[in-house]
Amino acid sequence: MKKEKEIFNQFLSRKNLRATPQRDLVLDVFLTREDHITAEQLYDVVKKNDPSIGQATIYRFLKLMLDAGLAREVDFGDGVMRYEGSYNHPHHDHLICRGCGKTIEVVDSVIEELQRRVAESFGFELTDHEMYLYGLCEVCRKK
Amino acid sequence: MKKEKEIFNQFLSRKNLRATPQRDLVLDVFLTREDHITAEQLYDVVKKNDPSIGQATIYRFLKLMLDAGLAREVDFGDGVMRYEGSYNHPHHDHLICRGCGKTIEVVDSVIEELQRRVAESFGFELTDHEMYLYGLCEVCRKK
DNA sequence: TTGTTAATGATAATCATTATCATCACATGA
DNA sequence: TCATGTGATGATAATGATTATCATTAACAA
Ligand SMILES: [Mn+2]
Ligand SMILES: [Mn+2]
Ligand SMILES: [Zn+2]
Ligand SMILES: [Zn+2]
Repeated sequence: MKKEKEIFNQFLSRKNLRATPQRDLVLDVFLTREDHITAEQLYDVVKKNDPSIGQATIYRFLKLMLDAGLAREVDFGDGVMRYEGSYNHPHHDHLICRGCGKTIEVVDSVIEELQRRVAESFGFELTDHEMYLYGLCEVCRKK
Repeated sequence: MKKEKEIFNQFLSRKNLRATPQRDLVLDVFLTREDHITAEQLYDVVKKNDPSIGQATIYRFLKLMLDAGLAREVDFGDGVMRYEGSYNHPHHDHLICRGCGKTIEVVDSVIEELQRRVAESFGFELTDHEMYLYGLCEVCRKK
């Protein structure tokens, strides 16, 4: 919590950008959320604390967070981008239930290594990847 | 080529839909394309043969192809959906160059098996997955 | 305090995709 | 043949997320 704010403010000053109460507030709200949040959802929560905030500010904030390396985008394929904090939250992939939408964060070091090898076998140097596993959770399977 | 048309027309009659010259034409064009094509690109090519065709027909056609199991969607994350034929073209994943956009179709049976296991370890039954490997190809690396 | 310049919020614009709707075409049956 | 029901088409409007624009406000360094 404290560390992210520090990093964000360092990022701002390094880029000659300014600390503003709006950015402070949005960051606070973002940090309380642990899940994968959309800009709209973030906007709705922030508005409760400051009804005068514009949603453009939310979108701009999220871009900054990506740039600062404090957030990453998650695309579940439903046409809306989601965001998750990346500080103290290393790379992982997602397992999503087609029934109820529940998501689980997963990581498999063997898969990660094989991905690198597959890429190399085609002369590629792997920079990143996206992997989404879709299925039915235990609950949804009982129907 | 011949088989896909047969399957598509069977699909149409089974669903009480009609065979039309537009659908014939669009299917012909789609089948000549081997890559991952966008609706817009497909529309542009089809227009050369029939300038009177509407792009809504293209979108509607692609939906039918998905429904018929003759095509699948590919999402490279650039905001545009792409389509590839799925007849005689089994599941695979994609390796994409961040430099030039070149795509390579890859499949690794060990990864596929591990994906299933990861899902199972969380009580999920895996139905499908998406995996996109991003990197730099040999050519783009030399810069 | 002031001057420079970034930030904000309202709003318009984008862009891919969908929905709407009047018209057309095709199959079927009187 | 003709009427008719219904799916298909193409033009166009609508949608929805995201981005751009712009006049105004506010940080912050000198
Ligand atoms: Mn996550
Ligand atoms: Mn492919
Ligand atoms: Zn579920
Ligand atoms: Zn390349």
